[in-house]
Amino acid sequence: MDFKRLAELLFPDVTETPEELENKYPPRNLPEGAKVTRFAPSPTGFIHLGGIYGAMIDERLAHQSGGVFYLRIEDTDAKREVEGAAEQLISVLAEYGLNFDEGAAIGEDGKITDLGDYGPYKQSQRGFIYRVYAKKLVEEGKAYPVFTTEEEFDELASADKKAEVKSKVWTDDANAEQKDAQARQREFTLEEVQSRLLNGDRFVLRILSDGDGEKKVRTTDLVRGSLEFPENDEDFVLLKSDGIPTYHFAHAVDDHLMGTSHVVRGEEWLPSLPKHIQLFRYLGFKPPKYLHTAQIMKLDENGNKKKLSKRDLGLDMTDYKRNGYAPLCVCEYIMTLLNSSYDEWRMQNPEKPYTDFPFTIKKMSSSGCLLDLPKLGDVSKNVISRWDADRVYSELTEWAKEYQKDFYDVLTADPEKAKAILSIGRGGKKPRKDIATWRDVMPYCGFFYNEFFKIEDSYPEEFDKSDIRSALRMFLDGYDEGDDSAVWFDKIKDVAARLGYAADMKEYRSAPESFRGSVADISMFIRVAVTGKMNSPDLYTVMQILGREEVFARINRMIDNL
RNA sequence: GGCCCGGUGGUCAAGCGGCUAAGACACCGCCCUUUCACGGCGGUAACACGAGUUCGAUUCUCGUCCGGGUCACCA
Repeated sequence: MDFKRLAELLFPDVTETPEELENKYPPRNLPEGAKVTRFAPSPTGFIHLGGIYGAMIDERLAHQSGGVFYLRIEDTDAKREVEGAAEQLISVLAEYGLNFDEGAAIGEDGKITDLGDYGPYKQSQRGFIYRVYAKKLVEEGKAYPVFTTEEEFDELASADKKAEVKSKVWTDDANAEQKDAQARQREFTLEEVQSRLLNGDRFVLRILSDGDGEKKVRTTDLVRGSLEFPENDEDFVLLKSDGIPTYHFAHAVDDHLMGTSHVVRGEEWLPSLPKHIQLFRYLGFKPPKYLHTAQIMKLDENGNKKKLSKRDLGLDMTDYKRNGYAPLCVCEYIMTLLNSSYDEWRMQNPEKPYTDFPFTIKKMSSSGCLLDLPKLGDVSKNVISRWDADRVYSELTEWAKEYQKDFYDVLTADPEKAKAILSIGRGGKKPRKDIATWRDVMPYCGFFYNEFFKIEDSYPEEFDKSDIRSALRMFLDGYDEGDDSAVWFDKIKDVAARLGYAADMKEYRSAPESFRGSVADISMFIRVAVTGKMNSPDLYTVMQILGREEVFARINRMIDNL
């Protein structure tokens, strides 16, 4: 077979050479040890937790080593592409503080543009590059075309195809048949190619595999160590019949030309590693270092771990946004998954940004982990407890504006009041940790606003209504907004004593039967009247923020309704 | 079914031939406390199973079992 001629027949338009391309995209001039990583999503839907997880590894690896972190859009599947998904992807990544040094970016006009010298960064725009290498492989007898008629193509492209593949029954016969088909496809003449081309038939370009399925290849994965696979003996597709490359081919060409040093991807790619090893060898490229990360799973109804799927809450990042999780909280949670020593570091370095944490590949786990929402909540509470009221206010209102408009309105009507509320128990060595998500804020402190105030808890039945009424009246009689908290509480103790309730808790505990109750009960009477709840933040502060008038109004209303 | 990856408490996980098998989350109890939250102290709870190597295996090897992934002109 005259491969040179075959290549000319297949790619008559390709005049550029691999050498010219290599010159156009020279190796990066980076200091020793600097890592080049990329986040390479396909714009087929919304970004999910696993995507953020992977992108964070990429980002840390690159920026911790003084390297480059870039974004490449893998839009090689026109059928599955979702309009606007790429733009969405970029803006979500930005929300999560994942900043790219180069790659696809949103331009002035709101459309995707390229930033950097190794573009285009959208694979759909790199056709001319892939074809150069495709032609080279054909010339060297390492790839060959397989033609299909229009009808066959339509069938292959049909919606049923995927379902058919999924339900495929894997028998020895089926496997043998596949091998036969491959052997037949390898047999063709130049004349056949010529006439097919003339006929306008389409072809896919397949690799001519030299692999032996009986032999093994060894390779190393940075998180899994030494790995062994059977050699690839499958003539997998390089170029689809629309001329667009498959993931495998694009991966090899792009990551080589763009100088990627470390490829981070999910472990679902592990089985195709032999293909990639072979392809890099065919192309004469030095393969990158690989990190195949464990999947984030969830528990299904049978108690088995399952890969997070599209429908699950906790996958789509818009779920997190809607439920009021701050991006930084999610990032810190992911850090705890990435390196379990993160928790400890965080406790010792409460003020530092998480990017100061010395992240290492070595400490990454190779087994899949379960998404643990309570843990996410705990991490979030800690993160937010470290913020000042201004920051809490601005992030909270930004969220509420979109998802809790009625709350947003009252919050922003009086920012100073809102910040005073959010300041309660904030700062100091032992800050309150009530807020895990922005959705938690309204139930926690909505009672400050008449729009949301209602009596949620009723008084326990063991207390006489007349006691409650008396206590409330006596409290109001003595109430002076100018009192400091000590004086304020002394007055409550006084009310307690006058009603036969213990003013001193120790005294009460030693002889509860000799009192009608305690000052704690009196406080509760007032608390329920003022906040509508048995539990609330510090009552004195609550009253200071509410103001004398409102305190009187609420307590009087309670007295009337008892 | 073939191939591959994984398997330490409910969860995330330290461990890398000898330990009373860390820690964090969750849960429970106590303390602090006018409630809640915070904080402090304590507790329940784990090396999937079976062989082998070894003086000694959570750790190394093999097998079994279980879980996951993958076998497209999808990534």
